[in-house]
Amino acid sequence: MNPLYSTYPVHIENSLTGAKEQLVPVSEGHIGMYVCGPTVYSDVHLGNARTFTSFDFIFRYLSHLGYKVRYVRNITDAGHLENDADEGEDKIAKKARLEQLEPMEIVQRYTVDFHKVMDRLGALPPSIEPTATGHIVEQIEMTQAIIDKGWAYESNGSVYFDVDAYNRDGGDYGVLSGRKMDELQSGSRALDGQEEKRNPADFALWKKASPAHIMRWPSPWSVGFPGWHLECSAMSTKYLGEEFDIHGGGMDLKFPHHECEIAQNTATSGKKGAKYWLHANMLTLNGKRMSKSTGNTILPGELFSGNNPLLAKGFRPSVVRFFMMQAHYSSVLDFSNEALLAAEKGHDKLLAAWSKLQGLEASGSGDFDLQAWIDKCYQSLSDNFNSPILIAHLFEAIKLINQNEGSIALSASDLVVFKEKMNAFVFDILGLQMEEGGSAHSEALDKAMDLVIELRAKARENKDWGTADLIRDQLSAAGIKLKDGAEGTSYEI
RNA sequence: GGUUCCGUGGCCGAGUGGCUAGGCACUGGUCUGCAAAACCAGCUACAGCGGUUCGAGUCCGCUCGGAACCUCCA
Repeated sequence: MNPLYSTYPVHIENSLTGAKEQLVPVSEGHIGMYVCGPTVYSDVHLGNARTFTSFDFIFRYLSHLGYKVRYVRNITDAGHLENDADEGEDKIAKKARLEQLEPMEIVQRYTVDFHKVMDRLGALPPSIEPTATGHIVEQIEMTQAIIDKGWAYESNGSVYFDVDAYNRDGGDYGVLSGRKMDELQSGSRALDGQEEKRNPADFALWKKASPAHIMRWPSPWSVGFPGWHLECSAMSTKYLGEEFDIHGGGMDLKFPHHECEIAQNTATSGKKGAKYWLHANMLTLNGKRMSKSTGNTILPGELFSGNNPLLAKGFRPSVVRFFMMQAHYSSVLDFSNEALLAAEKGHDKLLAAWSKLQGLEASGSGDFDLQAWIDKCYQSLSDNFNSPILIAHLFEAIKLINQNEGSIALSASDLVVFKEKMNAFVFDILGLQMEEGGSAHSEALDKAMDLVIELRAKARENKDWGTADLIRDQLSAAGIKLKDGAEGTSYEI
């Protein structure tokens, strides 16, 4: 049997070319994907979570298609400098100083937090999650290699990438972001430390540590620390090779981070790293991007608990994920309480239908064209990972599920396939989850509920509406919804 | 100022020139003791102004409004 990826070839919008292209892996049947991970110096906010959720969805889909995916997502644990000056402070080091902790305690705390949040959001762990501090040697080697090519220079113990020299020799710094060198220079600010650079557009590969800088390593040039952009080049090369398939990250990393990565990769190997560059768009709050530095943020924990003035109530992680999946990864998504409430209803409707489906019997064939529906679902996903379109198709299927009580207008063999595909789309690919902590109703609860439902049915028979409504209302207050159907009453938590 | 992008019905949000995206909300109906759920039906938009085309939400130009990036940030 052909793998699914050959039946439904994937097309992706490549930021590098600005075009939608068919995904043709470097190595048939395998995908190498690198995603720029978080800098672990504070709680991951919802905007961060959106990016990683988007790429988790892409990872899940590619895996589902039958690709063997190696998904590398780094942890940046050598904080970037807060500004370009020599006195600039490393974010992690700063936090460590403020909280009187070791930098690695900061890193550990927020790495754990990040993993917890992503786990609750249903994100699978990446195949490899390398850290910047674990790859100092590789970064030093890469820096040396670029110096050897003549596209980097040492200045006062620091090493800078020489953008002019690189471009003079045929480099194309600016390909990704469409920036022109003269514009970059004119727009650049005058900063302390700039005098070390030959050109304001040059960026650091290695920085000499100031006496106050805690995180430091020896190198051929100085005791210092690697530059802002080098870790991703070094680690993606190490684990995925000089040329791999997909490189992802947030839109805000496009320039300068990814631009610099491409330059570093090209300078080292002659290759740009990834063939396809994907950028997940921002999650905005009140029309502005979420940002740690401006404080315009909502933390995932607050969203789950409802403990934030902007929220009327808490939302389950799976609802939050559904909310994100209803928008395309490449579009800006604006966060609001109302949008979450709407998503919650849709999410619950979808999962309720899935639950109902489990108990349905095939009642022969109807006019639902199952294969056509399956094709549409895959085609939407293979068309640049269009989750909103997939969800639209899923709601068509919900109508089919809810059309009848107890049975569904599909043949027995189609029903098996339909269940399998619904399962794949809803859980394996979109990554939604049934209630946290014991999804299935326990047998004991089922029996107890059967009893309660029977008692209420008796009361209703006797037209004892007071008792019947008391049962319904009390259960509802306890979070259990009764649904009276033509063929009896069912319940939902 | 430069680069990139967006502006879709009450709200969210897809739409890669040619038939109804979808969700939420709302209205009417079916069902129900009442309700909820579900189903059926209705609500049919593309910021404005020009242009290209047999035909434009979709292409081009201008205007207005908004966002991201140009400085660490997903």
